[in-house]
Amino acid sequence: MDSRRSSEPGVEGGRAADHVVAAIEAQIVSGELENRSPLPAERDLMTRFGASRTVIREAISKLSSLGLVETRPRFRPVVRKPDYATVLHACGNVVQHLLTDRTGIKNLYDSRVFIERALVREAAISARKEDIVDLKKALEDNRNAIPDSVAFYRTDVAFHGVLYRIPKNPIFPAIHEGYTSWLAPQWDRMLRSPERNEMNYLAHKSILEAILERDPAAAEEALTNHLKAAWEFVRVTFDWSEG
Amino acid sequence: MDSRRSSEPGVEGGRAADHVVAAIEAQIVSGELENRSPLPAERDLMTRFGASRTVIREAISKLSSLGLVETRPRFRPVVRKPDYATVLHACGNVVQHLLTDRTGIKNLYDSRVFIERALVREAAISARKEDIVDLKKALEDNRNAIPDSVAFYRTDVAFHGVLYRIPKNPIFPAIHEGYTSWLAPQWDRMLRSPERNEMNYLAHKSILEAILERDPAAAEEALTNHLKAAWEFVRVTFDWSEG
DNA sequence: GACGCCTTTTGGTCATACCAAATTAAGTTC
DNA sequence: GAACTTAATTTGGTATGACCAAAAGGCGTC
Repeated sequence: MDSRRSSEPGVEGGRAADHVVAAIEAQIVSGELENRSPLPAERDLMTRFGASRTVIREAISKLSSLGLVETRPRFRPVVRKPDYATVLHACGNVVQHLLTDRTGIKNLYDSRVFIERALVREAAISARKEDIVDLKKALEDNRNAIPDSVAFYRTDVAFHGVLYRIPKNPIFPAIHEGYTSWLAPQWDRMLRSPERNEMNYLAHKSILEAILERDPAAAEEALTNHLKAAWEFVRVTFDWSEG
Repeated sequence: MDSRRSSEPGVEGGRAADHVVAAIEAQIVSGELENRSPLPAERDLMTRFGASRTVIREAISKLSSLGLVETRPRFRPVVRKPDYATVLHACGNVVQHLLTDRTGIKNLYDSRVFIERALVREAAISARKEDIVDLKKALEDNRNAIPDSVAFYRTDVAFHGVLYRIPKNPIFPAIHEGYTSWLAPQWDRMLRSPERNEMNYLAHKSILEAILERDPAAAEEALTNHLKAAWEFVRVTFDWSEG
């Protein structure tokens, strides 16, 4: 194998690092490089692939942005088999640039409302016994945390999280993770109070009740009102004109 | 400015490239570096930031993975103000690793069904005159393309695309873009025929009819049947047992 | 103004070197 | 022998300088 760009015309555009990336990628998916284990040393990899350190480092950088390895400043990169959380995490860095203005935030929030409306419909139609148990449990935690705003926020997120788990599709919890982490910076600046907590608790309660009654339309409406009110609160807090 | 890692303890973890990334990032969002214009030459940036080429290149690599610049093998990086498409594109690289088995594909497809069910409901409830016009136009294109499978595929995607545009939220078209590009590899291996095209056309037609009648439930059902049938076709083609 | 040719610039890669932090080995203490 | 300290070594982060081939720019020709 020649380490330089291949002389074959047409094929191979001119990125030696890609070869290394592909090779390591393959070793990761094949399990040859175990999950959570450290990558070989850079100087090791150079001899293995017959490439310069420049190329090896670039490859590692790419693997990192692909979410296949986790790199900390002065530590060995750690193999990370990608999951849905990885995807959302990768998105997060880019998403941040779209949330600089209220429009971006509103769009993201609206999409969340859209998804959750569908989720509660789904819940009302096809929630299983275990799902109902989880929802009741989450609502109970919610109620108990009303006096403690920090704890309440956690249980609030958890309650919505249950909704995302009902379809038994790992993509949805990941989306929920995305929403909460991306919108967290905004939420952190909000005022919180036991009064508001109770209001949100009651909203959750009415959502659950509609689900228990197997009434999709009522559940959707309750959810919509809940999130509309939450947005209104955000809007007023930040003194945004409209939207 | 010292180009080496700062001696201040605590702050600054040890990444010179990050400083450069942040600076260029700021110049991009501020518009100082215009969209679609090329980045300064690497040797230029070295003098500007007092950093070595190693660092500059690493910074550019990071900017690329952040979607703020587009890099082609031997060309100057081009400034790219991030939009929703950028986000999905960034996700794409990671997503691919999750589609290696049928489970991953099924999860993604199911999430698409979930979203589109909600979209057609939305369409049935609140589609505007222009949306209706677009849908009719898309369906018409669809019909005309029945004999030509390649063209039909394009119009098929376009028809669904109209649904994603109805909420007037730029996030949804981006999601659609994601679905089509990520699932394209699977779709490309499917057999196509005027018969199947016509079947899909009729499915689209019944969806639109339900929307025209402002019947969310019927629209959702038509969409569900359409996508269920499509999946069934995929399943049989690849000879997958169940799911 | 369009096309072909030549020079310069510039991105991709390699080699080497240095430092400081991380890891490991060795030695010491309890 | 386990736990802790310390010295030796490995290893990631960065800098420099060099080379090549492909792009970009300049230039004269038609």
